[in-house]
Amino acid sequence: MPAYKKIQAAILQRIEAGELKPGDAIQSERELAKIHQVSLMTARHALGSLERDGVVLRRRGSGTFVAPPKVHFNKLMSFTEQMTGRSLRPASTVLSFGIVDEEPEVAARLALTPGTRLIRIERVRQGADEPFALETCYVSADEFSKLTRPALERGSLFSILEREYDIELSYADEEVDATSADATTARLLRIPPAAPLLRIRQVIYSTKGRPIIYVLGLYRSDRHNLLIRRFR
Amino acid sequence: MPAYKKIQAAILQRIEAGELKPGDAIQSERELAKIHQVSLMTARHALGSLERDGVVLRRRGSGTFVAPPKVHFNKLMSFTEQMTGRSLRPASTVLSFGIVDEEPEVAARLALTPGTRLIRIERVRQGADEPFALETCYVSADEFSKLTRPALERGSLFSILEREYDIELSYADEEVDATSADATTARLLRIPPAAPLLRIRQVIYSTKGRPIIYVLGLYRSDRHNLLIRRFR
DNA sequence: AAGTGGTCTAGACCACGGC
DNA sequence: CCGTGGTCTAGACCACTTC
Repeated sequence: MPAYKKIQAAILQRIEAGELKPGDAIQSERELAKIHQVSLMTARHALGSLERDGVVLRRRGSGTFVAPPKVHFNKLMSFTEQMTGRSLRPASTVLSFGIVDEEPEVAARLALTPGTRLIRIERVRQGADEPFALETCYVSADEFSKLTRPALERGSLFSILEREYDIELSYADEEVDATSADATTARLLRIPPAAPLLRIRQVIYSTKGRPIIYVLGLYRSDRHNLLIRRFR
Repeated sequence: MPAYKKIQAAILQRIEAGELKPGDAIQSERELAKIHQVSLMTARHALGSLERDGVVLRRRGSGTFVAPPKVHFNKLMSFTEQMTGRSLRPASTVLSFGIVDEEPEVAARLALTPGTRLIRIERVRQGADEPFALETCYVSADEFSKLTRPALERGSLFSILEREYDIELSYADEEVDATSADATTARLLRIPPAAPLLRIRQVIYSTKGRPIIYVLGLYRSDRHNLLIRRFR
């Protein structure tokens, strides 16, 4: 492990342990260099990328300080993670699980040739026993042949892909708009027909930048809202 | 201007001039150091922050390359900028312009004391002569006393704040959900009553991290969708 | 004045990619 | 193999903040 990463790890550990709280001063660059027996440039590099990750704030002439607690904006999280983060017990019901080969638009979004066989999964997502969303997701059937309905009912899709296929998911591009519930959706989500829904079409990419999952989600707008941070 | 910024500027200029296209190789770190008469570390610093800004991709053993064209994900843009980016002629109609002092929730979002006087502006936003959205925005009345209705009808709020008050807007936190149009909104946006709308509540911050503007926007979902990128 | 972060030098060795 | 980016050294001066 490079020296600068060791320095970062040491600082992160002190923050996680609660030894350093937001606003507290970190050791100066020169102190860090001395303590870790590295040159000033290396200590600076360590702080530089901690700063870019939002862990730390540097003020010239004054020092380096622990940044305010991270707000989880623009974070890609599985449904399970979202729910547990809000301390709601997550649950899912698989409505359907099957293979389709006539979804050229979805295939295109996954950068696959039009006729490719896809696994199509329809789920109702629940939190605290209330339905939150209706999600339809697609992955390549040939690539993820080990993905079965029982496996999905046990664990989350994210974790299956990460564990069984060694695919690290990295980011998602989302298209968000509003729509209103049709009769079936309304019944499944236990809302009045034509109630407003947040519609999110999501392409989830691996660390290599390859599209892996396509998700169409319909979210009850009385139970869900997006938090986004945009930059100028 | 620091040497590393000069190097960045030189590279950015070559990209903007079309001399370097996405995927093209940039000069190597050693070449840049020689050309600009700086040490290797300085050339590396220049490329390092260009990479973090997504301008450039570095591949060890291979070289540094112009990144694919920036997708405008998670970009804070004024309505005018959004429309011109889609080559639609932007227009706005100011429906109301006045001072309110009984909006404690809005004041709170702007980190002002509850009774603070606020300028409240209601506008219909149009693109290509079609109504797109209904926006209500709030700014501190005491701080932005030069903000008048005629000024707003001439230029955008963003540009007034940036030019007249030297405030650089930096980022926005948004809360997005779906709702349906009430009778007035439907009439103003020329959509059927109860049609689905995208509701965006936005707090826009200055570079100093101070909240400046609060905006409540109702967007026709048939004309507008959000593009978001989320990271794991 | 002392200490901090910001920039910079002129070298070095390593790990990786493509030929 | 050679060239690339990735890490690192042991110093230096500057601009800024704090006291």
